[in-house]
Amino acid sequence: MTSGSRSGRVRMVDVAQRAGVGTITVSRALRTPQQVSQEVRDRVLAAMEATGYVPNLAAGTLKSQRSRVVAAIVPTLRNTIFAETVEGLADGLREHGLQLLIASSGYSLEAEESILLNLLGQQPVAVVLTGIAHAPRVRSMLRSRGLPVVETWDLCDDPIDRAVGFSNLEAARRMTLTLADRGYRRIAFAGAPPQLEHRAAQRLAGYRQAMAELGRAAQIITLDDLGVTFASGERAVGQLLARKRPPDAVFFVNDVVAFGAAQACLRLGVAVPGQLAIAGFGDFELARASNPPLTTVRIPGEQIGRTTARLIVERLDAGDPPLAGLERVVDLGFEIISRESA
Amino acid sequence: MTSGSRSGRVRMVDVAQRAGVGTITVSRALRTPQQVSQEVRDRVLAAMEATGYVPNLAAGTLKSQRSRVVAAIVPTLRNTIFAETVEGLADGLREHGLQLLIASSGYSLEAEESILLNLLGQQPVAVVLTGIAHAPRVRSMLRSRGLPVVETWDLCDDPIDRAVGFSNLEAARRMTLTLADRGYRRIAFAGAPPQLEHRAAQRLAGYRQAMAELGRAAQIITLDDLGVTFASGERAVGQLLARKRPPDAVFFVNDVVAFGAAQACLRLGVAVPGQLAIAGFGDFELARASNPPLTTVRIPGEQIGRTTARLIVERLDAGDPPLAGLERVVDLGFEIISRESA
DNA sequence: ACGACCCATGGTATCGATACCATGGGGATG
DNA sequence: CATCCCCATGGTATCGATACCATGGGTCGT
Repeated sequence: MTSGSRSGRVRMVDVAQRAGVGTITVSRALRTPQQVSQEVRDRVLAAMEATGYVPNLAAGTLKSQRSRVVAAIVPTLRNTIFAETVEGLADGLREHGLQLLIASSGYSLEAEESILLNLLGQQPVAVVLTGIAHAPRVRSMLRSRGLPVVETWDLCDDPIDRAVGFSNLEAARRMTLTLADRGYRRIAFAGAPPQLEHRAAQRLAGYRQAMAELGRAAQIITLDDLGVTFASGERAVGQLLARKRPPDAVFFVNDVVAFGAAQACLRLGVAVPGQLAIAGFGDFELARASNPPLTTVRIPGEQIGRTTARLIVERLDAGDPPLAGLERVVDLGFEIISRESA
Repeated sequence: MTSGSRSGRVRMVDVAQRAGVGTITVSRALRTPQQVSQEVRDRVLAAMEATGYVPNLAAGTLKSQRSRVVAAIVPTLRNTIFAETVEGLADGLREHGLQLLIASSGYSLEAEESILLNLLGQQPVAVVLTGIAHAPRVRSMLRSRGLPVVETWDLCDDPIDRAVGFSNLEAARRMTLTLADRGYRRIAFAGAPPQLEHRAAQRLAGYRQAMAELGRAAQIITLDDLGVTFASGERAVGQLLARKRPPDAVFFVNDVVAFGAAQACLRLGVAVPGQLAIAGFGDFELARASNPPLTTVRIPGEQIGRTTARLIVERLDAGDPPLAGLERVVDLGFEIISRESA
């Protein structure tokens, strides 16, 4: 059991001695197996097995200036949709031996910046951010490092490096127009205060733009928090119905709130969509389970993660191919899902 | 050429030169500020600021044999409840400058083992696992390393190191007894095939135990998947009602399935709890939003995360205090939440 | 059959922060 | 006023894997 190491920790030298080879050969057996003959490789693997060797990646990272870690910052994991993206990302990365170092910013840009500073210390090979709104120094810091960076969930003309997502604005615009097509006259939008989250603000902007195109007056309900709870949907319905001239359709900033609103309508005996049509955003599983099922916008949460992983892996494999402007942005699109609620 | 950045990367020496101090002082200004005089510390911080210095943690980890990373493995992040634990954990750790390296195993013990091997390479200061069922080598590998390990979500008499959670068995037992107290005669349990997940299996066992205590026959419905979808709840209701002598209460393995079942009842015109009482497990936000709201078991998801973080931090601060058997297990308990569905 | 080339493998310096030990100066104490 | 102690700070070796370069044996080409 106890071979070689006085400190109890097994090092590469210990494995090398046991296999009767040099340390570099052990290293190669792990990192570039095709450079090592079958026979020696087997012997090395057997020695690793026997000693219970676990490579010290800190040492490898230090020397090679290349870790096996990707850093990601999300606003929160509590929101299923980000969790899906993260899972997709983690899966895609793991297939290539990369690991995910994750942190959540709680929707705060300052937090994002300070977290990023900490994460960068781990020498990640790539950084994944959520959204395209960042503290001013984040952009310059990442650009000057020359790291692969992927901004997710939102598109913009000039990403830090690359962006994967869809247009929140366009999606909201299309949903609004779709509601208008269906004959709803007074279409309201319910969302959180727009300064709180860029993506939510984009949705509001899309709604506004559509209403302007239609030549109608926008009608906006501001939720009292980030709008990710059922309760705020319920309160929104209360506010709506108290108005002198209530809307005949409401487009909610996400499915969770929309679901809460639909449940409230059910309890209050408000006919959906008869008296009040409801549309959501996200196509969470909730949307299908709602009563009535929600008309909503399907967004490619997991695919954003997988695509991000693919971009990173390609980029690492290929060295650093410089890309022209538009190639740097991947638009995964969205889909309007029509169900009974609107 | 000796000064500044030939490679573009700022190192500790660069900061030290600029501040007119030795490298070790820069190191101390970061890690143990109380060892550095106010004046020098300010000068060092200013130099770090001016140069945009980001410490290379790989180097620090290598030399000090102590990283700032905690590795965690969860079955999935898609399940809100694990996501909450992870958030609680990440928050608690960040307050102490620790970061979370996360991976999901997809409920597979073999995957857990191989992922753990990769994670250990990053020299984490602690490891967090979900559950107490692990591949055989996981236990020995972690024990021999002498790392702080916290197993979450489940308790056992002899954890690898420490365990934080509650008794799934006891919680399910109590819920079953509660249903019996309320006068339900034929109480069924609906869950995934028990071999798929240990925690689910524990809940089933708790149900069985309660039924045995009551001298009643267990009635079990096996869901066709892991039971985390609305659809499987719907199917379960279908199966139940097709029985010759259907139960008057069903205890679902989690709130998501229970919610799906409640929605199905609503559509089918089955009175809840009149014709069929429904109980869930988890007290997700869904439970409150359900129609009718679900009677369920509240489990301390986020608190598990925060407590785990606290244990790890204490452990690291205190060196390695050896603990007696029972102290190693933290039971955070659970709570039966009575709502209208049962 | 001979030389060139390539593949497998090894020796050694090195990545950058920190532990260990040493040193000088200022304040406290008798 | 002198001695001792402690606090702030610096020099240097070191953590363990990998890059760079070197070497020897085998294969292929002509």
